[in-house]
Amino acid sequence: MRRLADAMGVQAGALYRYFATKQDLLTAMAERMVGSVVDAVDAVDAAGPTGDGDWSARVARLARALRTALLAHRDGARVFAGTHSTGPNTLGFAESLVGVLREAGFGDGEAARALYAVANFTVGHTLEEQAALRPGDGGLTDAGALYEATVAGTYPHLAATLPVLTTTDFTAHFEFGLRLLLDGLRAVRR
Amino acid sequence: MRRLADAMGVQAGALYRYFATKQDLLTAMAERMVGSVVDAVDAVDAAGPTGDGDWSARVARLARALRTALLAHRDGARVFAGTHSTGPNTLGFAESLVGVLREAGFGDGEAARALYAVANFTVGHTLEEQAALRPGDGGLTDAGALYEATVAGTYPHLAATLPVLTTTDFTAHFEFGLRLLLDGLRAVRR
DNA sequence: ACCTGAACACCGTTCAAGT
DNA sequence: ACCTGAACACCGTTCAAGT
Repeated sequence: MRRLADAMGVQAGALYRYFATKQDLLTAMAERMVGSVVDAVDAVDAAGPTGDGDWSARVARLARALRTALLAHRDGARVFAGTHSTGPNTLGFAESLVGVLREAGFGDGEAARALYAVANFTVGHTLEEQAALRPGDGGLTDAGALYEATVAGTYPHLAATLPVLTTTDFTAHFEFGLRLLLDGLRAVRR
Repeated sequence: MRRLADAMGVQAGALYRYFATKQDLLTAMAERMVGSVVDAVDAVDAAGPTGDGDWSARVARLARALRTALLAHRDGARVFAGTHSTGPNTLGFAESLVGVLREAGFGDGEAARALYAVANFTVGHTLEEQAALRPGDGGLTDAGALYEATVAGTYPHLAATLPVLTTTDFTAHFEFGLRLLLDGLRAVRR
């Protein structure tokens, strides 16, 4: 709060004329972060000349746009996960994703739960991705620590998959998980 | 740190004889939290008299055990997501999940990425679940705020799915997402 | 070897007082 | 109406000094 106030040439206490708490400020930041998501996806949906109208392609675009929006800001995923905006951008994202699925023939329960599954996976993934990119903390993907623990302990399966586990290609990891969810939705659809 | 030290009848500074930073303490807590996961699942795997040896059932048990372990502690998901233990419990969980999939015929890349997908979804879901259960913060599932925003704005799809969106049956939400991932893995397997 | 006491440089938040 | 100045009750962390 003091740092933000400094950047605005003001005292920290002055911020409390606009936001009741730091949490409220963070919620407003989260709402702003996802502002680009729905608009960007709608534009592609409207302009798509090929088979881009497919429900699974639309859901994929929404998920990718959410990840991209979070990645565009330092600690974006952590801010988003730690707040719960009910503003038009956040609700608009939910409305779009649920809408795509309902119009594709999914039931209300399936559409609502698919929203949660896709959103929670996307946020969980991006949380991990941004943590791994932070200096001095690489998570499970910290090749050094994982490698040592792997050769020291007895983890044959981790040893065999080390190259993939320590890859920094987070886009590939994200796309794999997203594909699992979409293939799963296709199976649910009967 | 001061509160923990108080509970131990000691000064806060004394804790730094055992952990270099608060982060290290939290990492040790996360490692301890998941201690029960692998053992519990292994016991079921060994004792299962029916078709419980199925790879998808084993992965499901691992994911459920992780969620249960996180739910058993206040802010369990947040602590787990905010740290990156390379201790035997955390690596043992990864080893088990990757092992089940590799032995079921999945490739190294698929197994490693499936681990990330399942773990990130589980942590993302439980983060949301524990946030919703905290007082004064219900997230998207806060029926009141969501209801008002829904009738005020123009969100027909959210309005139609409100009953499901505001359900407090988080187990059902979790199971749905988990099923999507497992069905997706079945599809990947060719 | 382990802990105390005390400090350092911070936090989020409040509120009388100014203009 | 909006901001300052100053405080309150905290933080994580360090470190000489004790035993």
